[in-house]
Amino acid sequence: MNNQKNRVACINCNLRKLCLPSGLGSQDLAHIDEVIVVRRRLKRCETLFCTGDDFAMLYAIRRGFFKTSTALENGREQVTGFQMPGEILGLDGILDDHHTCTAVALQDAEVCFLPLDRIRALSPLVNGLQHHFHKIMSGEIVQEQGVMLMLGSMQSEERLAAFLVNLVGRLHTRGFSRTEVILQMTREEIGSYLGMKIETVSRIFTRLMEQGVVKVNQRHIHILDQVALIRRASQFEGARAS
Amino acid sequence: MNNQKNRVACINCNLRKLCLPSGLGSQDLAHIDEVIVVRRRLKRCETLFCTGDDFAMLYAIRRGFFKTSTALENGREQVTGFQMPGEILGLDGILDDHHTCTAVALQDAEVCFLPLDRIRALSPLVNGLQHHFHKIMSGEIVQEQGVMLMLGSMQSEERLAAFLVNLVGRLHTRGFSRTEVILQMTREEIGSYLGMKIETVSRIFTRLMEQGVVKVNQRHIHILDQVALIRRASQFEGARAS
DNA sequence: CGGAACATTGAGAGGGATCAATGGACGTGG
DNA sequence: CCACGTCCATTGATCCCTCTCAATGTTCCG
Repeated sequence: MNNQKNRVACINCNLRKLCLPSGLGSQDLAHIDEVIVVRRRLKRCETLFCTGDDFAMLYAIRRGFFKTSTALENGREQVTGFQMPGEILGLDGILDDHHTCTAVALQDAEVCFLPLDRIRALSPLVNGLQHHFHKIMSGEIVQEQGVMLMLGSMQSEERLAAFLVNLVGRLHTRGFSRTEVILQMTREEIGSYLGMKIETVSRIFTRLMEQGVVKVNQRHIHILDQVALIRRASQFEGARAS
Repeated sequence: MNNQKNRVACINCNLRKLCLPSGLGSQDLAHIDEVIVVRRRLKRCETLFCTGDDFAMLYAIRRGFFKTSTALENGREQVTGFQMPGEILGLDGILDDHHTCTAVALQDAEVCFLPLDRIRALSPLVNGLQHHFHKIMSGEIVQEQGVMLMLGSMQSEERLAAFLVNLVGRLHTRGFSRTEVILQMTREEIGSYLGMKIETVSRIFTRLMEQGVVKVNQRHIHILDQVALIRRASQFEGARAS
């Protein structure tokens, strides 16, 4: 059934430690390939799925950044997350077989299609697959709780700092620098995600730069003082010190 | 193994349509009972599990309200959710076998213990169990996305209205009034959940009362104008939990 | 070159936070 | 049954963080 041309087997994929096969033995790794039916390339700005779409399957990101967003009635959109290679998209659609958010590629991307029924069918056969799939969903829940925390109890500077810390952390797991990031999203998307306006995002980047914490050049962020950034991200200790 | 004294079989539980057994046939309903190892009663303010606790199992609420909260470094706490009978607690612990939040009973309560490995073991045997379990986790993700939306893009009045709409909606599903609520949480807990201060919560209750939308008497809320309330919460249609 | 998309910066306004005081509700003990 | 303390909620006055409105700057590209 492995019928795709441009296929790279999970076992040869450099993301296997982060993605669905995480934690599987090499024997099971061979089986897990059967979960993937197709791999698809997307151009920048292309939509993977849309709010309201029938839920067909899950998607593992193999290359490229994504954003998910939900549309508000008045036309505005709120970004609910940024996803990177190795992460799974579409978990929201399981609830009632319709997607509740829209996933858009922020750069040219490539995703593996993972029909949920195949994951289910393979679960009894592949040791640890079910467990790991549950972990992926649980991780999504925990991650979102972190965002709720951020939105509910932090000020703008802390949110942006926390956002950067989270971003470089995830990138570092994928072998990238801990101090250099090239943002794949606009200021507006960052603001939407963090619950603040684009002007505020911009001002806080400027402020962090003035304080020598980061160096900002358009989308290119250089973290000069990692400790200071983390301190700003972990709640206001002396924020209002009189 | 159904060894508890004060057991009510799932098949006789009035919450079965909302809880884990949702959607199962009567034949499978008998089996699902094997998932439950214990049922435990908790007093008001008692803790079910704590941030950092080893993840042991999931918990289905049979009676009573709960709140979940995460502690911030500086000692404050942020409420991440309010749970009612039929809902499942503990899904956050699956990720790395430790709970990331604390669950506390807001009133005298009763929970069914659901070891995850039993759910897994039963999954291949009980038709639809695995699917429904996935739906429960997906529902948690969708619910939290709704909260993110609320925190990120709504003002205080909208948030409180959305909170009330969500609450009465879930209560209505459980057979309660659509217009009368007795809040089980303090203004402070509401504020923590909605990302606002207790004074603001209070002021907005007053404002909604002045506008004739609700009648507020301590914890007792009477919704006078449901349409007006929903209109104030309009950006928050979704997130109607199970 | 000129337009579009994106980002920065400034001035002013407003929503919610903070600080502070008062008002109930409830339980305990005299 | 009342006095009293505690917990919780309400209300007012003031401050400040972030939004809004507006103008300018920068990059990219046809």
